[in-house]
Amino acid sequence: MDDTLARLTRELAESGLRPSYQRIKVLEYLHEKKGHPTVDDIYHALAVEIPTLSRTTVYNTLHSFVEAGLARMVHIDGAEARYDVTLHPHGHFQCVGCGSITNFSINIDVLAFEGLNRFEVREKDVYFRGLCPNCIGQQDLRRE
Amino acid sequence: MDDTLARLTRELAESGLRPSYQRIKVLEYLHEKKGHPTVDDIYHALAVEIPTLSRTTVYNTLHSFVEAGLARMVHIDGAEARYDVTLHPHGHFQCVGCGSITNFSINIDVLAFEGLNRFEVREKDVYFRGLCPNCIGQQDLRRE
DNA sequence: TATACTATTGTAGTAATTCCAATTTTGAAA
DNA sequence: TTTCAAAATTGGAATTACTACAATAGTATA
Repeated sequence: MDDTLARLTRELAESGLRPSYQRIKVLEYLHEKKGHPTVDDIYHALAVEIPTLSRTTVYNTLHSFVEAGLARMVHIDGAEARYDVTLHPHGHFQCVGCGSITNFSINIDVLAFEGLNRFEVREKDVYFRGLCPNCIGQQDLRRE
Repeated sequence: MDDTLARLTRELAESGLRPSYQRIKVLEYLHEKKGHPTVDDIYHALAVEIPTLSRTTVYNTLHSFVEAGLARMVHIDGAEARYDVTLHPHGHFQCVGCGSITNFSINIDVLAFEGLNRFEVREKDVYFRGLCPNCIGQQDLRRE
């Protein structure tokens, strides 16, 4: 998978970021794990390969990614921030049972809104909350 | 305004919450300040009237309100949680310049979404980010 | 190779929130 | 009204995500 390395390196360079080993690994992890990893997820996963890795580096790296438009920060609850490299517009669903986050397809741009005259809207986020199929199943079992 | 007191007391009772002095005051504050106060805002405002007030009580109270459906928690950024008693559906806009939060009118329920088959959606939140008119003005001034 | 810039690291600090045990208040029963 | 158990409040300690900062290491260019 030298292919991947080349692609990630190019992705960083095109965003004006030096392709350091740490940045490549963080970006690779974000692309592989399509989930919505937290800083801790990333840190623990990469610390195996990069024993000297510092948490601060993960924070710094993710901040650069967000600033460069390579990733988005997801604040769906009051807990840790999560990071997402899926850049086409989509919504986030969080299960109140297990906490898992699922992307879904929604086109927020077609929706009319009022009360923001003379405001400049730059980003739009849609967050849903509820129960995932798995947790609905758990609930049904408990009821019997 | 004994009227108000009676109304707040009833509101709490109907939600199954004992109308303690602290709870009435917190609920009153949330209704008066239509903004999106933080725990600290509420604590400092009420500590004048209730010198013994504890921060923990404000936290506990707000949690009960959210659980009872009297208020909603707003996590528009990674900073402090904010609380909102405007219960009809609406979106939240946060200015990246000054941090202020503005409600706006949007009907998220008419919007189609895909990828959540067999999920049970209970809550929908819409968060926008950008610049408020005031901060757009500031920016123009700086440019001259 | 020298130099200047940039990235990484680790520690210490901050701030929001939760935990928990003691105290106070409340509502209902005697 | 008095009594008593349950619920609410309090304050201090603990937790945790995140930031600040200074020292070190790495990298590109002349």
